[in-house]
Amino acid sequence: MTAKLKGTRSRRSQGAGGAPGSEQEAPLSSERIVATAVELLDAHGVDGLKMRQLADRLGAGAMSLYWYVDNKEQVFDLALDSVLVYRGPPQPDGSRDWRGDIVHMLEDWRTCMLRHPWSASLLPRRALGPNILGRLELLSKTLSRAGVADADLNVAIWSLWNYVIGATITRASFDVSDDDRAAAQQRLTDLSEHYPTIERSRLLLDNDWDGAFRKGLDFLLDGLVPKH
Amino acid sequence: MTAKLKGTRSRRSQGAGGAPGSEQEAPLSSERIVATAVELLDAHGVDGLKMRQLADRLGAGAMSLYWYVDNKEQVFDLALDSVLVYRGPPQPDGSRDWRGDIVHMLEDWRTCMLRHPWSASLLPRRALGPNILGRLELLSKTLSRAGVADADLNVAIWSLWNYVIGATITRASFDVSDDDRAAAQQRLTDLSEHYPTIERSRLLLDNDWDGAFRKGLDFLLDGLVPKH
DNA sequence: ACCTGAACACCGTTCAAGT
DNA sequence: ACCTGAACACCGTTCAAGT
Repeated sequence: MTAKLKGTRSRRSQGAGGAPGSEQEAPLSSERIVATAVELLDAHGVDGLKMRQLADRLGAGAMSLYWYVDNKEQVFDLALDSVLVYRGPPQPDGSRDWRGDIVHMLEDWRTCMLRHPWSASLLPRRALGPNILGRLELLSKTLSRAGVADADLNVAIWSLWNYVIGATITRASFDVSDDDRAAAQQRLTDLSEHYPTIERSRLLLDNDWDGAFRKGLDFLLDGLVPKH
Repeated sequence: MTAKLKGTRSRRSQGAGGAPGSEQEAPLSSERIVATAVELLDAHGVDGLKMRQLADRLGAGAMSLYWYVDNKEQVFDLALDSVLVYRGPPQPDGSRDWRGDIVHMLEDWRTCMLRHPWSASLLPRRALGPNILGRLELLSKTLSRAGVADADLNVAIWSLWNYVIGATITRASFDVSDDDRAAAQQRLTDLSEHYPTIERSRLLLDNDWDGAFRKGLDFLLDGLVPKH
């Protein structure tokens, strides 16, 4: 899972002292830039991506990237969409379980974004790339087959979008800092005379995010999709 | 509503050419800094807030702010919470209409954030301030009175949080750029063979955000809050 | 206690130049 | 066509110094 893909790239620089010319770095390309950007974003977050560092990691001069990319914003766009590929539901066309397909699509979407905690908060801010558009197209088609009227389709999609995005952004932010979360709950305890209810329920602590996500999603779908 | 509070601050600088000493600027204070930060954030967005410009607007030297504020992050925290004050439901204690109270609280919360489009996307990333905690406390208490069991309270709150945050962030982002949105839908039309369903329903255009928000919220509450 | 300018350490991007 | 270093225009923040 977390193993480095050492084998796939044939010749990495083997040390600092190799003879010049013997270090065969793969040539720069849009794909390599995006892949490395994702690595850096995973490691350091949105604010931690620096163009210079990105170029450095690619073994290139600081300004070489601008041949392949207009600016930093485009790096974000490409990295974001690259992370959102979807391979479709388990049984591409054979399934009659619309509800199951929809849940699968939305949970997969959420999982993708949680693997790259910077992605969820970026998604609403940027132009929609082909991968997320593909997801929306498939979601739309499936909702339609499930019996949602054309007039209700946009409402249904946006309700689900809102829920998934909100859940994932929140989950990702809270996940970043375990200590911060504990500190927040502690601060709450100190102020327990002001916030007795949420202090007592330990709102900021040990919450079952996955279960809560699934439960709220079920309620939404109950309302949005008519019973056959 | 949007009138400047001209009367409250007694002496503003009256022009550029006054004798030195005659221009009585209100003294620097945490409150003034936060209020001006909100103005700048409203005008230029999250990325548009610069410490120098903020100081400038306050008629202070660039570094004076740091006497009142640790760093820029704290400016964000204070500005964010300052925007989230809540005055409570229409009838503070007399109401028996739990459902109505909850809807009121959540719609007011959303409205507050939409008045300051930068706030929604900031909220999940920052520590929770007193005002948002107060809102959560009140929401929690009301849900509890409405019959939500203690064991289900956190799930209910987080489901609603997720939905409101997701809806508001999305709405705020799409609202920023009318042209971008049209351009996006146009791009979709160009690719209509790839995304026929969402192209046909004009997903990226003329959507009834307020109505969609309300409808999805109702479905969520139907599921979360037991009937009477 | 409160405020300041000069200076430092960045970071995205332009540009003119190299191969 | 592809890559580069020097340079510019920022921006947050430290610091030593002023009142």
